[in-house]
Amino acid sequence: MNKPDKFTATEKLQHTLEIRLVIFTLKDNQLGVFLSPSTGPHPSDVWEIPGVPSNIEKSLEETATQYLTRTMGMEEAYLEQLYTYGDSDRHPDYPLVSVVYFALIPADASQQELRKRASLRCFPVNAVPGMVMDHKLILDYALRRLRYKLEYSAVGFELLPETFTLSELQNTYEIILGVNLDKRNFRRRILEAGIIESTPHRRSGEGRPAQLYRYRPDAIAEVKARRLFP
Amino acid sequence: MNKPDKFTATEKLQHTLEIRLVIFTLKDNQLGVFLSPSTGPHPSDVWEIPGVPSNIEKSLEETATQYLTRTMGMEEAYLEQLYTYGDSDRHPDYPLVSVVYFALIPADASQQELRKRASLRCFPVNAVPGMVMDHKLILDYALRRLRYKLEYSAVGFELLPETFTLSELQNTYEIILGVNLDKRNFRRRILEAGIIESTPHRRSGEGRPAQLYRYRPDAIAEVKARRLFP
DNA sequence: CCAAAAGTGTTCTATGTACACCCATGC
DNA sequence: GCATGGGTGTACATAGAACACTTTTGG
Repeated sequence: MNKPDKFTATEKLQHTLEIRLVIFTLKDNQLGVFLSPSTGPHPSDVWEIPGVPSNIEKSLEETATQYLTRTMGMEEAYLEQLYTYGDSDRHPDYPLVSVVYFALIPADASQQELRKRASLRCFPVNAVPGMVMDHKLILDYALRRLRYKLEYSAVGFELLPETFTLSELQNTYEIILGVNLDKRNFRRRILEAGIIESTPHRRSGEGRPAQLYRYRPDAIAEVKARRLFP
Repeated sequence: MNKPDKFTATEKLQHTLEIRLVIFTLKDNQLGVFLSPSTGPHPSDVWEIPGVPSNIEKSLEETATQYLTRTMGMEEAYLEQLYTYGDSDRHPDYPLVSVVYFALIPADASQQELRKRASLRCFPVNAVPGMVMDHKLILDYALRRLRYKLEYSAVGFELLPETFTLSELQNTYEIILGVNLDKRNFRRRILEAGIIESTPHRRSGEGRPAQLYRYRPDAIAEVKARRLFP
């Protein structure tokens, strides 16, 4: 992505336009983000938020979706536009506009071979390596938005497999928000919000088996203007 | 803005990039939005959200700010990025990416001559004329965001002159939100939020003179995650 | 029978909502 | 002195927060 010669082909008549994706997932009971090694002339351990040049044949969102499919094998992941970065001094060599999306990938769903081919690596969000340009700021902003979004809407289950236990869901919220939530209050509110429903199955393991839940496809995507957590 | 020949100069190697501004103001006790007549080959009474091509010398936000200064005479108006529209079928002739901002202009502040030069006209938001492409959808979204933002943060006074009475501020909220608010509750909450402070001046008119307030420049811009209204 | 995780209600506190009258000024 | 908008407090309802024990399974 940092190849000036490729991107300045238009002789600086216009901004260079690219799409970047902040891809979050759960990894080892932590919130993780996928990064790709920087291709520019940097000291070795510099990473960047993965992305692609804009494709004139496709809409911005199509390009983002297809990138997700190609690198994660996801057909239907949560995807939302984050912000468009267009400061003139972002890139040292040419004016660069980055339309940034953020995506949520279920915990078990990222397909190893695809990720490897795109040389993406998953880092815990509170232990990311050095990053190019303003990418650390972009990541920080994406995190804020994810946390904010989690409080007011109900995107938590987008990071979980199709069915999940309430404890797993609560864990997800706790990991992202970085706080402990009360079990009884959590259950009551998430159930009253009506966005998940129980399935006939249960999960066995250590301790008492847990009821499995799934997202209600008919539920409204955004719980309107009402804070869920904390 | 709808001159294909001008925008396809790069021979379709890239998307065409433009900045649009949804400029809100108060007019005749209604929420108004500035529109410009469509320059394209349309039947006469079609309008559009005003904008400019991206300028490679400037950041996106600089371009937006300068457009505001040029057309409204505003040095410091509220400006916020709304969304970046990049569907492939937006424009019939070429792929067009619009980075859209929304702006709030104080009631008395728009300078007639400048507006006229840019041929901008102010329409009440619930009586806008026909608009090109997806501009009506963009406007609707901007309105939703403005209302949402008003509930959780405190941008209301951006639509008022530097000093204002509490009744004027309440009026502004009622106009935008489209609901009536309780006077006592409104006053209590807006004052407890600590975003405005009284000035030594009062305004005379019909009835008892009213205390004038102003925005506290040192107040945090966003009242964090706490709903103010309704 | 013990360890480990699932599941379940009630009390208290804070926040939001509804509501009606007196005050200061200009004419 | 009266019309006009400015200004003020309290009681009630609702939502959120804090809190501990019983249940079901596997080993």
